[in-house]
Formats: sequence, structure tokens, C-alpha cells
Amino acid sequence: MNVNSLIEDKFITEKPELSLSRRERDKLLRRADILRAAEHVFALKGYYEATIQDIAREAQYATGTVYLYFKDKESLYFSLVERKYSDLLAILKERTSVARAAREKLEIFIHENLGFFERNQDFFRIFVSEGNKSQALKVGRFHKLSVIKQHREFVTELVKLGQEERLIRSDFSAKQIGDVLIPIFMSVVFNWLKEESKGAKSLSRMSGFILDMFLNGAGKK
Amino acid sequence: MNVNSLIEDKFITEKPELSLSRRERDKLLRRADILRAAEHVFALKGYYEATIQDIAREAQYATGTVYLYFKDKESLYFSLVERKYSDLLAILKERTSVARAAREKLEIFIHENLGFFERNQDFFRIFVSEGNKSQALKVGRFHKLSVIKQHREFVTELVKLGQEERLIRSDFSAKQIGDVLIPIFMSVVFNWLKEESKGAKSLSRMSGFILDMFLNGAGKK
DNA sequence: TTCAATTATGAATGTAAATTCATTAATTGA
DNA sequence: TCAATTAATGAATTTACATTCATAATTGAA
Repeated sequence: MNVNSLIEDKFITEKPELSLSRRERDKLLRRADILRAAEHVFALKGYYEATIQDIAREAQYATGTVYLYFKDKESLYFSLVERKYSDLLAILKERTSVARAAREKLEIFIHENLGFFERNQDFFRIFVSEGNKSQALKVGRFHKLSVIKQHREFVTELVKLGQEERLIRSDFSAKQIGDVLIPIFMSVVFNWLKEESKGAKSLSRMSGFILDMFLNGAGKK
Repeated sequence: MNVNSLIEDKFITEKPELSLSRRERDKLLRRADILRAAEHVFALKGYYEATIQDIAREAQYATGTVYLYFKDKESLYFSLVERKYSDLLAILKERTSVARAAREKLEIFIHENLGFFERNQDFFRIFVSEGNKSQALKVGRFHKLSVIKQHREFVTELVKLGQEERLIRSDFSAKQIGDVLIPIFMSVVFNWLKEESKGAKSLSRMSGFILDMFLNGAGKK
């Protein structure tokens, strides 16, 4: 996606001045290799049916090597989720910041978010098609992931702004309303992912539908 | 829930005149015992972490006994899903049929659906919180389950009726619009399931919010 | 009461992966 | 060039269940 995806964010972005030793850098690159492979395999098989061997093979490493870079399967998976969402958040923050009005911010938000899903459809297929769920899955922990909370909060803030500008009704809380936008959004993505006809229509074309539905509802005017 | 939940639907409802031998009836009751236990355990642990032993223990049977009544873990799980949804569908069909106008049908639909979720929250927690998903999970097959298709179709029909009555806009297809109602709905359920504060507010109180949001959207009038 | 048929039991079996670790290879700096 | 350090390997170990099955208990018809 972007450079931050290739190399561990925190190192690159937090301390860009301290350039790492080649060794360290190589290590991060190898880690990134494995993450890349994991992304692919998880997307293909889902969390439970993806095996560490699959991932290792895909990354052209031996099984054990994966454990040199990640504590276990679960933390490998979560590293992935965190990275994806933090990329997404970064994009959303950057792009929406160019707009002033809430309506425009919303448009950009929806559009960029869809675009990101479209570009990362393999990855999000796991989410949408398997698991933003489970408890067992540990995925209950999903919702506790700070990046995911942040995404939700971001939406809440947008709605709040919309309320201040009297674009959005205020008889319900921003959080409550935001929690309606996200699933409308997700359902469109979800249905899009299911369709074979994907080649034809682009996901980001659906922006208008989502915003319209969100703001105006299904009722006839 | 209802009697049909206790004893296998098809036997009871399809041939009520042929009363089964006690043996047969007992068998169905034992099967139902296991289903009941499975429902509880799956709800608690999710599909993957629920073990057959857990279920057997809960039902006060030995492990192997479960296999006398169900082919394997997966089919046990699907039996559950099918039964729940067919109960739900039956209720929805019956209750909405008393109304004539689309708007009223919609109200009833939402209200009854929420009520059902509320009464069956343990079960739906799996769905909502883990998995109407996965590929691996076989749960990809979820969406192919006839009961789930039927539920979706039911919503589409309601929307279609609404369009005919000019309650609902017609610039998008009934299916597309129906696919927005369901997730709005699910998100409310989902958020409700997460809250600790559940004791206080009843889920079915949320009916108004859902219908309002669905028909009027979040935009200020 | 008896015995065949039906059910239930839970230990044993099989399988599939996750994880570990002794061994080998590669890299580094002197 | 040569230890010494670091990394990679993949076979062996462990774990965790699902599923089976020989055995025991229960049932009911005669």
C-alpha cells in the first residue's frame, strides 16, 4: 500500500532520524515479508484454516522462522489487522482534513474508506467474511484493538461535526448515529465482496448510495 | 422458545396426525436436549472453541452419544442455525401478516425481529460476535443456508411493498435497500449485545430508532 | 424373568497443526 | 581466514480435539 506498510511503522515514523543498522533494517524487512505472506494466506483461507506452514511456505521461509519474528499465530494476525487499520486511519485523517464542511468530509471519508477496502479486498475478506467476530476466536478482542476503536471514534467525531453544522439530526447521540453509518457501509462492502460481477462495478462508485442512504434514508421524500 | 423448538419441526408440523411411537418421540427429545446444550455452549465459546465434550457434558451425555444424533460438529451447528432462523421466519410471517400497510408491516417486522433476538441473545451472540462469516469456517455456507436467504428475501419483499405504496424510494432496487435495513438492524443488536448496561434498556425499545433511521436517515430535515 | 435390540459410555485412535529445538548455514568483525 | 554471533531450518514434540468403537447399561417384548 504505502511505505509504512512495508516496514514497521513505529520505527520508520517515530524515529526517522535514527537510521537503523542494516541488520535491524533487514530484520524488519523479513518481518514484513512474513506479514505480506500472512496477509495473502489469511485472506485466502481465513484465520483458522491458514496454517503457519502455509504462511512460511508463501514467504519462502521454514516453519520455525516465522516464530523468530512473531510470538505466535494470533499475534501475527493481530499485527496484520493493526497495520491495516492504522494505514486506513492515516489516509482518512489526511484526506478528510482538506475539507472544511462536514458534508464534504463525510463524502471523502466514505469514498476513501471504500477505496481502501477495494484496494485491500483480499485482506478485508477475512474480516467481512469471517471474522470481526468470535470470542473464542480471540477476535472478541478485535473490538478492543485500539485502531478499531479509533476508527469508530473517528466516525463519531465526523457525525458530531455534522450535528454542529446542522447537517445531521441531533435527537440521537453522535455515537449512536455513527454506529449506523458504519454498518451501512459494511453491508455495501460485504455485498460487493460476494458478487462475481465485481469486475464491472467499482466499489468506490457506491459512495453516493451510502451517503444518500445515510443522510436521507430509504423513505420517499 | 416455542414448541417447535423443542421437538423437531418437520415431524411435529408436517405430520401431526401420525403421532410417533414413544421411542421416536424420546429420541427427538434427546436430540433436542443436545441441541439445547449446543446452543448454550456455542453461544458461550463460539464455534471453534466449543468442543463436543463441552456440549456432551452440558447435555449430561457422554461424548460419543452426541454422534448418535448428529453426523458431526458442523452439522450440529447448522441444525441449530436452521432451527433458529426458521422459528424466526415463522414468527415474522405470522405477525406481519396481520398488517396491511407496508409501514405497519415494517414496524412489526423490526419489533418482532428485535424481540426474537432479545429472547435468543445467547444464540445470536455467536452470529453477531463471531461468525456469520468464514470460508474456512464453512460459515461461508451460511449465506447459502436456505433460511437465511429466506430472511433476506422476506425483507426484500417488504421493501418492494413499501415501494409500491410509495413509502419507500424507488431509485434503488428493493434488494439494495433491503440490504441496508438488515445491517442497521444488526448494528443496533450488536451494540446492544456489547453493552453491560443491558439490564436497563430493552432491545425492543430500539425499534423506533431503527425505523426512523432507515426511513429518514441521519440528515436533518 | 430373560434376552435381543437399542442406547449410552468414555477410553482409545487418528489427525492436524502449533510450537520447540537441536542442527546447520550464513554473516560478521578481527 | 577464522571463530563467534546470528539466523534459518524442518523434523520431532506437544497439544487439542474430533471421531470411533468395543463394552456396558437399559429397555421392552415374550
